[in-house]
Amino acid sequence: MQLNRTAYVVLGMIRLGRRTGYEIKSLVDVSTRFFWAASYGQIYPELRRLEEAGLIEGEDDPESGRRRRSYRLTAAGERALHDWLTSPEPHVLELRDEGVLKFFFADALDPDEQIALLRRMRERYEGVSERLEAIQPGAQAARDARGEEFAYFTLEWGISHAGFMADWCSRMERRVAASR
Amino acid sequence: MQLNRTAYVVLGMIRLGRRTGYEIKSLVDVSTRFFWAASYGQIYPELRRLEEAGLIEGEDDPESGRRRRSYRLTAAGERALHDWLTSPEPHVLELRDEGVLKFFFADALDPDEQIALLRRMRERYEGVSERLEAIQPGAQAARDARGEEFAYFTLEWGISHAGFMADWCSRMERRVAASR
DNA sequence: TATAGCATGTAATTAGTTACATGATTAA
DNA sequence: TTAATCATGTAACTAATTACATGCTATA
Repeated sequence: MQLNRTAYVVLGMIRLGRRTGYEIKSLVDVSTRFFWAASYGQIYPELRRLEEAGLIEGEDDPESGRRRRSYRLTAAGERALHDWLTSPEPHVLELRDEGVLKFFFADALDPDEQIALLRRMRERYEGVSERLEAIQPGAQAARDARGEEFAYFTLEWGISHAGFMADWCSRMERRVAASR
Repeated sequence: MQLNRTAYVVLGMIRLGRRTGYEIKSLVDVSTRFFWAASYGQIYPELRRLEEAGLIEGEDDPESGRRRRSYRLTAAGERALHDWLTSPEPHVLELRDEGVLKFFFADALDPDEQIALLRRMRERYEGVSERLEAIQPGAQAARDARGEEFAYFTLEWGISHAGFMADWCSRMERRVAASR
């Protein structure tokens, strides 16, 4: 059975505990979104496909009257997730960074414009860093309460990665300014 | 006129000199590919659209008998490229890194599997680094000959970025191994 | 009572890849 | 002569986003 990557995001999120589509989307938006985004338009159809394939099992839990369907992993789903995590297949690795793309073509700009571009790139990454730092307390709590260590390590990675990019922009701003 | 990002890749490549679709694809594959990929299936239709929009102008140059059509920027094309490069619109910034995604869910793995995952991630980035270093001599020549300074800076960025990722994997491998 | 949030979903669109077809030229 | 490279292109498909529709519940 061929699964796309987003299917594994869904399986992974459900593995952490019974989840609704809405909850999966909320979790994605404060975690994997920074290295693997997913929208409602993918998640809900994916939940149906995964249930048909027997990898997850849904249950309607009214909870109060509001319509709500939450899912848990089946043994087959657990296996599929583990197989993917340990699979030796080369990892998908795609970066689409419009800032770097513009920078690549920045010979067409004059020095002031080049510096302005770098400043915008830097501010972009500083913004990412801030949003990640805002998430940190919650992630720390999840780590301590439910032992989600690697999710926390990944957040650390995100912060240092955004920091690396912002620093690189700073250094380049100074370099361009110096040679102006 | 709404242009997609790949249109700007095409415009930017043509700005560096008269180019065929084939040449654009070859250039993309050794440069922007690492932060903005593009396939034939995008490039050829895009060339036609850009010509219809009057941003580029194609000319058949038989050169020998082989069918061949090369393009140059029009004044409008030059302007469109410059407007995009200086536009204050927020940059598209998307990362899809299956290694980091797996790492995020790696609480489901045992320590040996976690370390194996990190090793695969590291080797992936080391491979990127090697490919970029192989490109360096050519990029250096282009910088010296045609003053493509920012293209060269971008290559430097790529190498240090891949280095950052590989180093992060190394550190994490040691950290996981230590706590095993 | 109104607004924010919970919750599910889809239709239309855009973006992008893959795989193929075609044929010429150049170098081994 | 054969394989690699130059060169153009498209059809089919997969992936993903955007924008919308629907309706409930809790809180200010």
